[in-house]
Amino acid sequence: MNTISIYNTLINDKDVFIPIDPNHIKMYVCGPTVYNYAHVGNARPVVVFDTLYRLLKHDYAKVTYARNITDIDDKIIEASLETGEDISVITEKYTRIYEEDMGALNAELPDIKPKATEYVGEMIALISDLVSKGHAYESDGHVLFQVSTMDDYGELSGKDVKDLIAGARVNVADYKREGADFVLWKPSTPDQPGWDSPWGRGRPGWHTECSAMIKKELGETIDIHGGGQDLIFPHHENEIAQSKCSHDGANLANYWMHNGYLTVNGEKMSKSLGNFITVHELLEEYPNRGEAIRLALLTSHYKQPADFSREAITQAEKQLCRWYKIVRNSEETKPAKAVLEALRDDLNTPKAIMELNQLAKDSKNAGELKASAKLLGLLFGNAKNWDSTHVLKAGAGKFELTGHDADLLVRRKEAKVNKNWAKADEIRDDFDSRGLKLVDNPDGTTSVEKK
RNA sequence: GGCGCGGUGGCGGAAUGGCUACGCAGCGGAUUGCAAAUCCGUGUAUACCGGUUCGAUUCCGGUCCGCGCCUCCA
Repeated sequence: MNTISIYNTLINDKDVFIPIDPNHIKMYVCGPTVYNYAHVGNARPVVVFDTLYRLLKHDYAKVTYARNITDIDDKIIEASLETGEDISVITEKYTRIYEEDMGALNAELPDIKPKATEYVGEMIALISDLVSKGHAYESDGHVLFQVSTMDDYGELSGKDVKDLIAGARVNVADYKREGADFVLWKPSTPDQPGWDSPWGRGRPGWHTECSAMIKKELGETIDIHGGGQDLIFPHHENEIAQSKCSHDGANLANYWMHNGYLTVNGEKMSKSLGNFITVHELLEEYPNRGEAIRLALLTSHYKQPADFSREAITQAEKQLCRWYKIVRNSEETKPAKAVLEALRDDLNTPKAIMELNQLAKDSKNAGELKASAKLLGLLFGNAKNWDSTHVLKAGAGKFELTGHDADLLVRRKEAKVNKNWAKADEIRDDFDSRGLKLVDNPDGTTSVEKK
């Protein structure tokens, strides 16, 4: 059996992946809160875990991949108040856009896409259970998880509960017993969305949804739980607390994987810093180039921070053009062993890409190259869209050719037919001096591109 | 303050106790009237200072620098 190794945040080390049931792998990745567009940083885990999903499906008979949609959240309520649109209109719109944009990056849809609002009953049941077991308490219409009731709270993030309680923020809400306690349920005002509960009408206060949905759809303990590094604390720590305390200590997930940040000039890309670009915008800037964006995201190892740059996308685009040219008329065969081994080693995509380049050195490997690239979610599109001439055009601005220029092109063509090279070059130079580049295409036509 | 991550050639980015990928750019050559594309060739890189070692970029300690979490954020 081919083993996969995974860096597990739980033990801060790389570990051999041992599935609970080799016949059925279960993984869960934290999905979006749907109130606006996702940025490229949000796309990194999507692409990373999509690649893992493809590898797992290659290695195991059955894989169930779940990714939640958070469609109830204070940010959504705020967005609704701002735009005047109904909450469901907002969440449906951005769910659709999210799936389209991620689809453009060749990310497959997960098998299960649970929506928080469809699991409120399960969340209430979970919270009730935690209250009855003494891990949560009601206070002033809220239900809070009492962190000090859990011995190993902080096991994922390496934090010490005592520090968290002692180092309490300046403003500890007065309904909290201890500073580190977190809200499981909170009351809603009549104009806020809410559900009836044993504690009155309210809504989920924390992302109780992940724990509730995992239990219902996948079971108490799953194999892999993934997400961005910023979710380690408090989000995933709290998920673990909720689930473990409700399940008599059973692990929520055996392997926790976290991808590093996408940065901009070395700083984390984030909504609060405002230094982000949405996938939607990027796809408008690079039409039909989602695959290049995907490859750019995979050129660095998922745990490392990666700086966003358009240069990386352009470079990826060139790479894909070259590969597509080789693969164009080939049927995929089997993935190369070297590529599989790279991916099985904690998803070492940069090494896998290096191996793809090795395959690309000989056109005999075309079938293998195609099959191998498919594991990374690459090279199964239409090769016609990746003619190298398109690369030049992609970077060029749109403009209208004047009648004079069109006339010049006709005269250059005549000069070429007459083998009057001096005249042909003179016209080329004329265009060149105005920042325009002439490219003679193999079919005899000439393209004009802005430099 | 607590906890954590990282500094590899012009750029991106792997790997490794001795022989250090791969891509982009650059340079040289081939080829096509020219140009583009394509093909071949081409690299003076492991932040700094100590230690361990026959040998360290790799292991250990320290310094400097950058970043992150501790508050909603992939």
